[in-house]
Amino acid sequence: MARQKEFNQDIVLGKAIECFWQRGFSATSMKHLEAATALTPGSIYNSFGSKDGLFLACLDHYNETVIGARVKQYLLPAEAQYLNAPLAGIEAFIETAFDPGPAELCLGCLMVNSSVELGPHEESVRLRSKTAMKKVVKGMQYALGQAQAIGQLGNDIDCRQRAQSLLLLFNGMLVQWRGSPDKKWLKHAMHSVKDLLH
Amino acid sequence: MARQKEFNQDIVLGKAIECFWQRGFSATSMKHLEAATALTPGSIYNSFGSKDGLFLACLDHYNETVIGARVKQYLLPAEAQYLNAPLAGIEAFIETAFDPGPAELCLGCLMVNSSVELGPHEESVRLRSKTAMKKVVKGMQYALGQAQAIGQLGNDIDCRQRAQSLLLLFNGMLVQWRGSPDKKWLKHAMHSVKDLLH
DNA sequence: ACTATTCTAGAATGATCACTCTAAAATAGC
DNA sequence: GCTATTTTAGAGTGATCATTCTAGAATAGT
Repeated sequence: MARQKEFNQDIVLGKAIECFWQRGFSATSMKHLEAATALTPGSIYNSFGSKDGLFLACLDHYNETVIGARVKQYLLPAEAQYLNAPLAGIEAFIETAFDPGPAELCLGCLMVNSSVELGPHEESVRLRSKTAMKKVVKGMQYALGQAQAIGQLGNDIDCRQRAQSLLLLFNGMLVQWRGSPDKKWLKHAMHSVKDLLH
Repeated sequence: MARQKEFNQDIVLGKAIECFWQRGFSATSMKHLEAATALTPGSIYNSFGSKDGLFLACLDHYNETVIGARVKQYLLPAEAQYLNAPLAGIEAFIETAFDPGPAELCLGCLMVNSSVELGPHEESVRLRSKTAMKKVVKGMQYALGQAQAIGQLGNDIDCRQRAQSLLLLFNGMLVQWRGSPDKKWLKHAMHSVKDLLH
């Protein structure tokens, strides 16, 4: 009915996610976001309403494109590579989270970082975090179930409980990584992960 | 040689810690800190140099009075209560971290929170976080060793490795808590902890 | 009591914050 | 091509940011 937007929303959200991911919500200014997205204030506020609105849109987009995609790739049956090796899929899901991002920064997980930064004060963030964590647990639970089905994991194990333990361990690793760029600890940590896959 | 300070530094640091603990570094303003400490800008800058300086002083104070004290209370041999039950000490060390703070806020651990918020950009924070984490691991390692000595833990277990796994799990729980005020998950999580104490 | 030094109170600083406003540019329906 | 509507560019908004400044109050050594 009128003029059309000049930018692609997904690309813009991707760029904004990079900003929030590196610096967190509070330390990211509108100037940063304008520079990263190459948008003017008017366009941002016209599309997202506020810095908060853009941030929540980022969390939703991250939840779909990063977390959702990774769960599908490594944990759910879509990927042929891990069809007969679901435990290897879980390992890969965790280990690949520790590839350094741009500028050699330890990004960790935007959802975890945001939950730590804003969780106690922002219901909206808590909600999205909970959704994301649930998705990961479900994925791991599924993979563990598959492992049981093909005899790679004992049938005495409670997959849901074990998946939750894995998530806690994984989140702990993400935290550890933000504070330790060197990955010497990662090898030991992956050993802890493997202990939970027997 | 001249006028003496009117405030007690430890009390002031305690109040400032509360601020940073609740809101994180970036979201805490000098106004917040002035109100909480009942100090004027001049006094704060005279004693701590900058907001950053005050923050680092808080991390050091927290490391001594909170983390150090808790390690000593629950993990090291000082406390008679856990002398013959080192594993119970580890459990208590972890479980008591999830008592809600003032205003029913999920505080978690200031060191973990700060590491997530600022770790990738602030060497000074990373350094202090690493020191604190090491202290906790050493404490847990000691308690695990004691458990082995009195036959409550198998001698085949690598205490250092196990302590690191416990720390990761613990950090994961602290993260989880910031995003979930309800503690239904805590019971399951403590179950995961106990799995690592056998 | 005097002096040198430090601390405190609180107003004032420029910078930056998230956000808004205005006018021009673009397009869909007529 | 005209009109109605939306998006864009970019200057401008008051508020708040961390920090500094200035003047006065307090105290230790002389």
